[in-house]
Amino acid sequence: MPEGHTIHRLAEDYLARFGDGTAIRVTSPQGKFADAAALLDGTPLTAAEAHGKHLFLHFGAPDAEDWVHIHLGLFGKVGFGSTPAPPPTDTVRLRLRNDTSYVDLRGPTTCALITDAEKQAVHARLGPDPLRPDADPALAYARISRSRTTIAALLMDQRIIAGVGNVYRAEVLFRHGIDPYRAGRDIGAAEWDAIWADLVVLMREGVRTNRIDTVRPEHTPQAMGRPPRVDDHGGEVYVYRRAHLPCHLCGGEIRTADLAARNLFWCPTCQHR
DNA sequence: AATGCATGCGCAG
DNA sequence: TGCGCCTGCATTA
Repeated sequence: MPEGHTIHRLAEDYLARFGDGTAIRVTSPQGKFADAAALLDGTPLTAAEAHGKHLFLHFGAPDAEDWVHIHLGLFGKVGFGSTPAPPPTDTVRLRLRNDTSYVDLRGPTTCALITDAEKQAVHARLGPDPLRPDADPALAYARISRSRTTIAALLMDQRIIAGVGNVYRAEVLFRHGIDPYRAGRDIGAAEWDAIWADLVVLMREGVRTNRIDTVRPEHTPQAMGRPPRVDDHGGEVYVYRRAHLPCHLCGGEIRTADLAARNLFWCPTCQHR
C-alpha cells in the first residue's frame, strides 16, 4: 500500500518504537536477509529516513555497510505490534524486536544492507520529494516543462518527482482540472507551483492520517448530500478506482485507461487538455 | 481450489 | 511495450 506518505510514516513509526537507543533484536525468519540480520542484531536503531518510496534504517553497527535499504514495491507490507511478538510466519523478511514492540517486513522488492555511498546514489537518482524539506520543485519543473511525455507518466517517474504513486497522480490531476494526457511541456509554471503546493499539503496529511484523502471539505458526501462512501483503499477520493461511477462534481462518468501498465482514472469533463 | 488483482519498478527487446 | 518479481486478499468456480 505504498506511496510516499506511507514510507515517511513508516520512518516515523520505526523511530518511535525502536529509536530509543536500546539494542534491537534483528532476525530474518524467511532467511533471505539472515546474514545482514545477524550483523545488525544487538545494535541500536539510530536513524530512519524516507525519500520518495525508499526507506532507510540506520543501525549502530560499527561497519561500513550500516544502512538497511527497503523498498516495498507493489506488495510489500510492514506491520507493527506490541510484545509479546507472535511466532513469525515464513514470509517475514525482517523482524525487529525490543522490550515493547516488534515489526515485521514482508514482500519487499528491496531489503538490502548498503553503504552510505550507495545510499547517496539512491538519493541522486530520485527527484524532489514533496515530503522532504530539502526538496526543490524547480528541478522537477525543469524536466516536465521540456517533455513531450504526458503529465500522467511524468508524475509517476520517480527520477522527476519522488513519492507520487497512482492514487496521488490521479487525484492531484483531477484537483487541478488537468487532463492526464496533456504533455508536460504544456503545464504552465503557475500550474506546476499549484500542483506541488497541493502535493505537499495532501501528502503531509497522508502521513498524519496514514491514508489518502483528497476530497475538499465542500465536496465531501455530507456537503454534497450523498451517502458517505470510502474507497477500499481507505480514503475519500474523486476519481481513483471510481471507473464508470458519476463524477462528484459534474456527474459525468469517470473514465479509466491503461497507461504504462497502470490504471489511470479521470473525468473527461472536469479535466482539460 | 483457482484466478485475478493491487497505492511499484527494473529489465529485455 | 511487455514480463517477471515480491505477497495477501477478494472474487469466482
